[in-house]
Amino acid sequence: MSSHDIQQIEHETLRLWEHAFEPNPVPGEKFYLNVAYPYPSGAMHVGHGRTYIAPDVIARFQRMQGRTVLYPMAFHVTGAPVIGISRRIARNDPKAVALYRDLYRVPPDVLAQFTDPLAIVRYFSDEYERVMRACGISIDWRRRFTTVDPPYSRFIEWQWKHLGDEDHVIKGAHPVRYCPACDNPVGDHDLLEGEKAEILQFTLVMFRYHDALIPTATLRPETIYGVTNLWVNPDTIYVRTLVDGMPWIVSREAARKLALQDHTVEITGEVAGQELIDQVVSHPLCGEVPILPARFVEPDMASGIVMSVPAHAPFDYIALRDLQEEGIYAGIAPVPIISVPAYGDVPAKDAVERARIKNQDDPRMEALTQEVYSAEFATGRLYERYGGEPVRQARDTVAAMMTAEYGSIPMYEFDTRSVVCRCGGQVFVRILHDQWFLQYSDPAWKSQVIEHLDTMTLVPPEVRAEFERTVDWLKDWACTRKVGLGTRLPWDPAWLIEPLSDSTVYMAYYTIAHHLKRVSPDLLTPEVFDYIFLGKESPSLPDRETLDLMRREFLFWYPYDFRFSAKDLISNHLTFQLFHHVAIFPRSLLPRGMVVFGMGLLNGAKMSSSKGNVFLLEDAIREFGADTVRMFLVGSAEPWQDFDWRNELVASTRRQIDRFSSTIEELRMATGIPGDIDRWLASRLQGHIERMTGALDRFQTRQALQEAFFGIESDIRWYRRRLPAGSAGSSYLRALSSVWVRLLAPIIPFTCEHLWKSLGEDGLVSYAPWPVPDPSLGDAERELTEDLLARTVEDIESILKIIPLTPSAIIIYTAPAWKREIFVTVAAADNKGTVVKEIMKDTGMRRRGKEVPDTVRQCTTLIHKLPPHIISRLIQGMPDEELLFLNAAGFLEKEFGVPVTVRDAGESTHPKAVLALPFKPALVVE
RNA sequence: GCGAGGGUGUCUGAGCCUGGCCAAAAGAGCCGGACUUAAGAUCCGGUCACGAAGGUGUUCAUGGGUUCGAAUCCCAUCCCUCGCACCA
Repeated sequence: MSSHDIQQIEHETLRLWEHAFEPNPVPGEKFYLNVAYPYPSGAMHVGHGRTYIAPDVIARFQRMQGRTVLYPMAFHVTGAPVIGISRRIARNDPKAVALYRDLYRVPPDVLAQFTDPLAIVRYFSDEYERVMRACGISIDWRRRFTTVDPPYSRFIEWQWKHLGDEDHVIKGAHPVRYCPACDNPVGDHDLLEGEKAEILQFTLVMFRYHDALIPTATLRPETIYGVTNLWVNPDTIYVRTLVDGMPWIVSREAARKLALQDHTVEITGEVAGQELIDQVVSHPLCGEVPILPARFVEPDMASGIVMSVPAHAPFDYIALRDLQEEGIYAGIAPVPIISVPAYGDVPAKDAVERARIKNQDDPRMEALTQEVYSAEFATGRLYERYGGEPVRQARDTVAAMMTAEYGSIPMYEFDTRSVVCRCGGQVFVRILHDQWFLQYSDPAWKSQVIEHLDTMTLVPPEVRAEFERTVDWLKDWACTRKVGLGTRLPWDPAWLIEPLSDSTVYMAYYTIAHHLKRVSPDLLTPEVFDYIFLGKESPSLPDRETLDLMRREFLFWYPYDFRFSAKDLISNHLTFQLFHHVAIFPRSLLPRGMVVFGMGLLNGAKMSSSKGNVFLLEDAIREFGADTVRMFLVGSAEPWQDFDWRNELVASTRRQIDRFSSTIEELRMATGIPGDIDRWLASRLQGHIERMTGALDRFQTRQALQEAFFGIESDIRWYRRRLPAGSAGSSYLRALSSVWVRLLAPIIPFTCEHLWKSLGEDGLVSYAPWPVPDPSLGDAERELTEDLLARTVEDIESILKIIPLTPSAIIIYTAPAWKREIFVTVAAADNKGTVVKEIMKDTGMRRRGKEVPDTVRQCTTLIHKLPPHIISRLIQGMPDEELLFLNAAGFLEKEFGVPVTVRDAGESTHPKAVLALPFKPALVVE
């Protein structure tokens, strides 16, 4: 078929479908599936395509089975990304302009409007709808909305009122990555450098120095007992400050950081690191210790001053040793306080000496430090005189004690140096206040989710472990923001609800979205939604009739049956939505299942718009046709596997569809009288129907395609081979065509809609009844004998292939009756060891002597090689092989072009004839 | 580093749970043949090695182990993908 024909068919079909998939509640079964809605900030590529096409295949399959199917779509617009994009467009940022103008091909006049963030989402939402329609995705577009539409905001307010009323939202402080230049928290996407930086909580240990305090930052407060000295960098100028009114000495960088972490900081003077050297400081838990110089101390790390525990910190140990090798500070010795099984008394010394470290500049020091810390954390224990606790507990105990009694406070710092914002400025840790959190840490809430998760269908089943881990691992989630698009928090309108938190129960909103478009948003009070979703009465509800309509429609669709999403959302969105559902909806309305998708690759590399490695879905449709795109995307891998888009592979998919079309066109012309081989074809078809249906029930789109496309195709190939010369097949092929077109309709609906019409059928194939296997057409006996014939043909072919002579005749020797008896006995025997003895009890058998055990052995080998379903069938009764081959002699002669004779091996003296076994005749080629 | 999932022939990818149907489905690619003025499409055959009889040998990330028998079970190692939080 030419590209033009395909476009013509697609165009016509789309007109038929315009309003074909707009379901309303009707009696009977429903099926509600939905997909995580897209954030429309760019054009769709083929990776997005599969996310919506695979569910569409399921939607169409369910619809043909007679269910009322809802597949809705909306657009997620809340958050900050489009705001950033619009700014970059406004600034004429070359990268942004290139992406939108060249890759996404946004027309210049439209691009000019992109300085308005809403213009971006409007443009791409429309594009999404257009392209999704062009893919044949059977969405009910009446329900489309965006998450900044006023009715949706009313809905979110209702949702959050519940979350708030039920104490799932708490207020607190929260350390975040923060860019002072932008005056904003920064996420991973906003960073030039240090994406993986984690925020660590250090404990500041307050040492007294005359009338001032010197805070040292540590991750291991329990080592305070082993402190022998402090380290300062002699080349650094430290500052004297008033922190919350108290005089502190810290690095200049630290002063700046503390100011972002809830402290008032006033710099009052400077003090050179050199000046501090050899001064003495004190702490109640370790007494008086001196300050020593060390080059490894970084002023930009935490407070810029470090406490030294040479017995347990390799850095401290080696820095001290370096000094002592210069002959100074000889009086200071490591003070061990922790016992670690795999190390000596002084673990740091042990480790340094084992690794033969020369000095503190050795590059292996980082790794060594990690090693000692891990060992102590895992297996270390404080000495009895320091409490005797395991390190992992002592750490918290000591920190709490120092906080309560010795003025310690936390200080936050990154675990990696150099965290840089996209604006180029350095990023710091800042404590945000009055931040609202969803309390996912709540054990009661978690256990409700786990309990419900147990009842859900998860596809593929392997993801269950990951969901369970995620629920277990989730901590409180900062759910409000200052910037971006979104709905304001009802009880604290200074905050916006964060984008992952306003998209958790919108699947319920879809069920009434089209009705809400006719209602004034002002009427949508929490009471109204309480009535619609929870059936809760309250006085003075407006327009009761409309509310009842919506209540009925919601109850018709909910709970949803399946939610589809890529696997990267397991650890946030997919799990969040379970938390929110269990918090708000009664048990009977909780989600039933989820299907998790793999990722998309393009020519083996990850698809990424920013790297330009994308193939736009619309281009793919134009170049190959929508059905080809669909069939490739759902047929090259199962939905949960990653798939790789390669144009040359897609091109061959296109040929397969063409082949299917022309085969159907040929088949429907056949008018012959159905014969024996038609019974075989019909029987096989029932199996394909059953297996394809099963595959789609399990969301195995690839498996389904293999079964229905290639499975049926190869049957037809064999069928045609078996037809007498000149025959084009029987009128049964017409019935087969009807089944075949319907089976493939969910996957390649455009082609099938067209073929359905050319078969003369009425109505849309999209609503045609799904084929059901007809047991009366099943003929296992016929399939078995055909299988034997095909195996025999293969055997003959492989013989012909290796012998260099031109055959003049083929003789088939079928196994004699007594061998069939043995075969059945062996196949049915539970104990293969005693089977020979059993058989030899028969006097007739005994007379055959050595032939019998030989045959038993051959049969055993053969039985192992045959599929179990064949064996169990053969036990019930061996086919009449002689009759089979006699009937097929004409076919075999046509195939091989030589006379074929069939004989009973028992009546022949040919040396090969003794090889004959049941289901494996001896063959002689002359 | 931690958590989850994976590594199969030229490629995509079945099989692995429940060990003998496995030289390992199916598709793609490639090679050869038929058809055609030719190309494409289509059809037929081949595609680990060896073989003048339907077989034999070696293979399923690597190295061990269990078993009469391992792609499948156990242990170790290496490699890949996703997630690790305020971001859609």
